[in-house]
Amino acid sequence: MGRRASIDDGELLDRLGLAFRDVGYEGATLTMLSERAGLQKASLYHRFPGGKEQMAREVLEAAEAWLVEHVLGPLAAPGPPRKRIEYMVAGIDTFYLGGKRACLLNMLSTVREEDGPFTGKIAQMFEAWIAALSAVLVDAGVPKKDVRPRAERAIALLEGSLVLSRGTGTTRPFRDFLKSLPSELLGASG
Amino acid sequence: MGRRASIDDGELLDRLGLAFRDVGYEGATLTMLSERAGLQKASLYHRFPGGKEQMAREVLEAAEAWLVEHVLGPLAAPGPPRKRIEYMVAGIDTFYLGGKRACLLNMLSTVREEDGPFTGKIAQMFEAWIAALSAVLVDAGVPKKDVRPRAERAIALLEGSLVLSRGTGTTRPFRDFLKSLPSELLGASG
DNA sequence: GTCTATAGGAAGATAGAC
DNA sequence: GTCTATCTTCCTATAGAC
Repeated sequence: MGRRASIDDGELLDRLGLAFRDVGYEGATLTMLSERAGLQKASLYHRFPGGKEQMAREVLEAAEAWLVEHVLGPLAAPGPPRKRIEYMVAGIDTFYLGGKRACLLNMLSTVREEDGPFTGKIAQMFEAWIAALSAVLVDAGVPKKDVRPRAERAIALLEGSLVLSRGTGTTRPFRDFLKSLPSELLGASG
Repeated sequence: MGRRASIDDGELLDRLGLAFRDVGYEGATLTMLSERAGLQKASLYHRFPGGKEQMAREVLEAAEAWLVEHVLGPLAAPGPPRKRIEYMVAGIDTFYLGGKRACLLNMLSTVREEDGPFTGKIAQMFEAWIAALSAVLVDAGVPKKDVRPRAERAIALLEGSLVLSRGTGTTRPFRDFLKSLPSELLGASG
C-alpha cells in the first residue's frame, strides 16, 4: 500500500468537475486543473494516467452516478408524481448551485472533433433523464402524445435557463425556471 | 490601394463564426480558423492584428448586426404581432441552420476568465432580444406581469433546444421548439 | 502519493518576400 | 493582401527524487 491520498477521489472529482463546468474542456488547462484540485500536475497524472481526457471522462461518470442517485432514482421511486418531481427540483438546485454553475453536458459538448470522446455518454444521459421524466408524466396521467415533448421541453428549459443565467450574469432565469418546473411538467393547473 | 482581397469581409466573418460555433473560443485553433477561412495564418493576422480575440469580437459584432437586421428590426416593425413573430422564426431557422449550428452566445460564454472579453456584449445581446420580444408581447395584449417572464422563457427554450439538439445528435428538439414558438409567446390559444 | 524539474510538441503570433 | 518560414510561449505529459 502506498501513502494516503491528500484528497479523496470524490472531492477531487468534484473540484475537477467545477473547473470543467466553468471553462469547458478545451478551456481547462492542466495548470488550472492542478490549482483547483490542490495537486501538482504530476500528481494528477498519477491518478489519471490518461490525462485530461480521462479526468473529464471520470468527472462525467461521477455526474452520471449523481444523476442516477439524486434525480433518476427519486423520479422512479414510488409515491405521488408531484412529490417525486419536487425531490428532483431540490437535487437540481443543489447540483447547479442555484444557477451559478453551468451544465457539464453543455460544456463538454464543445469538444473539438465531430464525434468527441464524450458524445455518446452525453446523449445517453440526456436520454435517460428524458425517459425518467416521461415515466413520471405517464404516472401523472399526462396524455401519451404530450409526454415526451413535455419532458424534452423541461430539459431544454433547464439547459437554456442556465445558458441565459450565465450569459446575463444573474441567476434569476434559472430560479424562475425551477419554480415553474412542477407545473411545467404536470400542467398549468398544477 | 493594396491588392484585392481573395475573400470579402462578410464571407470571412461567416466562416470564422461557424468555426467558433462548432468548437467554441478555446477550441478554435489558429490552424483550424486558417483552414476554414481558406487563408493562411499570417493573412488572418493581417486582417485581424488583435489575433483570435479580435476575430471572435468581430464575429460577435457581425452576429449582433445580423440580429438587429433580421430579428430585432422585424420584431419592432409595424404589423400584427403574429406576423412579426413568424418573421423572426424564419430568421432563427436560417441562422441556426435548422438546429445544426450552436449559438455563438453560448459558445463564447465559455471563455476563461471570470469576466471574459465578450461578457458585456453577450449580456447586452440577450437583453436586447428579450426587450424586443417583450415589446411585441405588450402589443399583443399579453398581461404586463407575464410579458418579461414569457420573453425570457422563449430565449431559454431557444438556447436549451440547441444544447439538447447538439447533445442528442438530432435537430428535433430545435425544430419542435421553433414550431411551438408562436403559441409559446402569444398564448396556448394561438 | 506527492513533489520539482523538464522534455516535447502544439498553439498564438511575427518577419519578410512576392 | 497573401504567402512560407520562423519565433516564442504555453500546454500536455514524463522522469525521477522523496
